[in-house]
Amino acid sequence: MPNVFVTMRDVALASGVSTATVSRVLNDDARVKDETRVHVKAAIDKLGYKPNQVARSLKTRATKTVGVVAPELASVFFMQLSESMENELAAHGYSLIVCSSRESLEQEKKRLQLLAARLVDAVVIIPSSDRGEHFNIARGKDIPLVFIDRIALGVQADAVVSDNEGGARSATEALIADGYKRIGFLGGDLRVSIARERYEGYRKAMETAGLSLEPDFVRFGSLHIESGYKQMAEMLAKPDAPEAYFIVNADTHVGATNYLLTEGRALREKIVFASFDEMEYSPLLRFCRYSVRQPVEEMGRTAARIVLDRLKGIGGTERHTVRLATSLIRHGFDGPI
Amino acid sequence: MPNVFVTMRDVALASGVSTATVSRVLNDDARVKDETRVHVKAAIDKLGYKPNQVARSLKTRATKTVGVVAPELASVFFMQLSESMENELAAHGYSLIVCSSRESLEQEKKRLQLLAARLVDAVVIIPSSDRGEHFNIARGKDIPLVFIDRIALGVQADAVVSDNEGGARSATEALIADGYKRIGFLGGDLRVSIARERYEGYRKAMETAGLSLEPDFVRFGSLHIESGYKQMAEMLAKPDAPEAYFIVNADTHVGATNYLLTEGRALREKIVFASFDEMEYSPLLRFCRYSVRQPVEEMGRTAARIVLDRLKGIGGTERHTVRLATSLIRHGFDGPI
DNA sequence: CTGTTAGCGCCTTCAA
DNA sequence: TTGAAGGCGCTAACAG
Repeated sequence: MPNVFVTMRDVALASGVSTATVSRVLNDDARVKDETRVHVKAAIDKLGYKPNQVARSLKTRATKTVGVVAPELASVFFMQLSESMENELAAHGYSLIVCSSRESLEQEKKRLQLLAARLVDAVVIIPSSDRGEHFNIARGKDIPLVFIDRIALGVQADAVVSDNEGGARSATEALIADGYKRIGFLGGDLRVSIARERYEGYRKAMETAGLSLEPDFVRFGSLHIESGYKQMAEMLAKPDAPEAYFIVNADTHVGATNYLLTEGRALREKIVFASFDEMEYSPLLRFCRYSVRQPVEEMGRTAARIVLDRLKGIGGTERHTVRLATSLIRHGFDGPI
Repeated sequence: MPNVFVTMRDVALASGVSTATVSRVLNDDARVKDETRVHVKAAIDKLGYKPNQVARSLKTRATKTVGVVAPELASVFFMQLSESMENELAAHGYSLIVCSSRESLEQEKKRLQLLAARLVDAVVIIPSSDRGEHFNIARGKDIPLVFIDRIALGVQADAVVSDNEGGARSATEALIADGYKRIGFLGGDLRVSIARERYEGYRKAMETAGLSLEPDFVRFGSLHIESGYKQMAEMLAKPDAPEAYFIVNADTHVGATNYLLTEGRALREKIVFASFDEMEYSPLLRFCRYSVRQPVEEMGRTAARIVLDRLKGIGGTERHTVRLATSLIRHGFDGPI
């Protein structure tokens, strides 16, 4: 087990060299005689010495940490992202500091300041809204900033997002191809980029097919479970509600399904959903005929790589937005289950 | 926006005092004249100074960070824990460094060393197995260690877990009360504490009711989706499989459900599940009659508080295991849906 | 009440 | 190829 109290000085003493040499060995400096290198390494092993990252950071101004901020940690999507980023970054010695902004601009600001004070080397963020001016974290030091999933305005940054519009469009088109002409929309706050883009995809699919949007059956909520429940309830309270619906995300989908299984029973027989977000449980949800899979793992990996590149100075001064393709999954075991 | 390049020295210069005084103001040291305090604070604001956490940590040996290690980040349960810990800890200025052990003892060890090198103030961990000797992180410095969800052996530590046995027992009893006499068991690796305890609960409920365990229908897998699928498949391949099953966790539940909806159709008509883990989507799963809810939010909060207490030196030398009660949820809208 | 001084552990010129 | 010395930004005695 490493002993945090063993210092470079101890290693130097034990191997009869100076701390400078130990430091060189640690950092693979070429100009160290092989023989001394061996000695020093032996001492390091013997003492169980581990370099103190904090001291090193103070000197090098690099902490080998990446700050990650999300509106909510407790979301499947976010955690898959974290997992894949951690995979990629840990391999290069980076750690992840995760923060929740609780969907609040104020908290988001606070967290960013905290991360700045901790001298994180980079920040990856799912912005809580499309406001982004406060992401200019620190004057004087500009660390790489990468948006993931959602994009905010008012700041230069790289971004990794799904083809939200395309995904929503193809899901809607699939419903149309199945013969549905009236398709409702359970949506999210249009100030959030994903909600806006998915709405666009739905709208364009309908328009292209010559179908009209019915204001009563196009709604915008908050991307949460309760919102899905509420939107579904409100739609079905109207006479002559559509049978097919496009749903903006997984939580809304769960909420809507829940409404149908509890309150909306009488109406549910012919209902069909096409929803964004393919979850492990999506195929098990009763009304789910299509779901749009985002390449979550790839998104995380890509963001991590952009971070690593930027930290190596690769990528130039321009910012890039990587938009990854989604795929449409068709479910259905044996008709209504 | 804070500027990381503004240092204490700049503030001292600007307000005509020494850095020591600035430091005192920052740390709310009582013995500073009100007048100077005001001056210094003004300078701090004016310059947008933010203390450099790294430098501070080097001096104080406290990083205000807590390391969190889990076998897998991408799990609903873990992310709920993280959210609730972050809530509690961030309020006290602590940040979370999250690491994935990828269910590997080797990786777990590596991560712990990394965290030790980063001088985290405490570690909260979901151990990947019941092996825990390697948790004696660093000789010389023993930082608080808290197990959460699962407990490992071979090391002194506080722990926060659910009443796994009680939860499993009451779920099984509910099935028994519903009239089922033959109840199958879809389980996990018994080397993992939760799997072991839940099996105990099931076993005791059966035993107490005078019902016998049927070896063919008591299985142990890996707590993952594929494992649930496989276990269900294997059971239903036997003649005369039971109608009721206790399931060890959410993923296994999803896997088992998935099997029934795809391959096991012919057999599924009368199947009923009682499963550990109440998820947002649990009520939507077709065979789920009971689920056991863990107080996840409270678990996270409790772990965070233990950490905070330990860091304040509260709690004495004894280690405590907090075991929180679960609750049984009954689902069912209108019979088989 | 405030300033001076001396490190925390490491890296990095500059000399040798 | 190696060592000595200084300093990253902050805190904590110890004086005054």
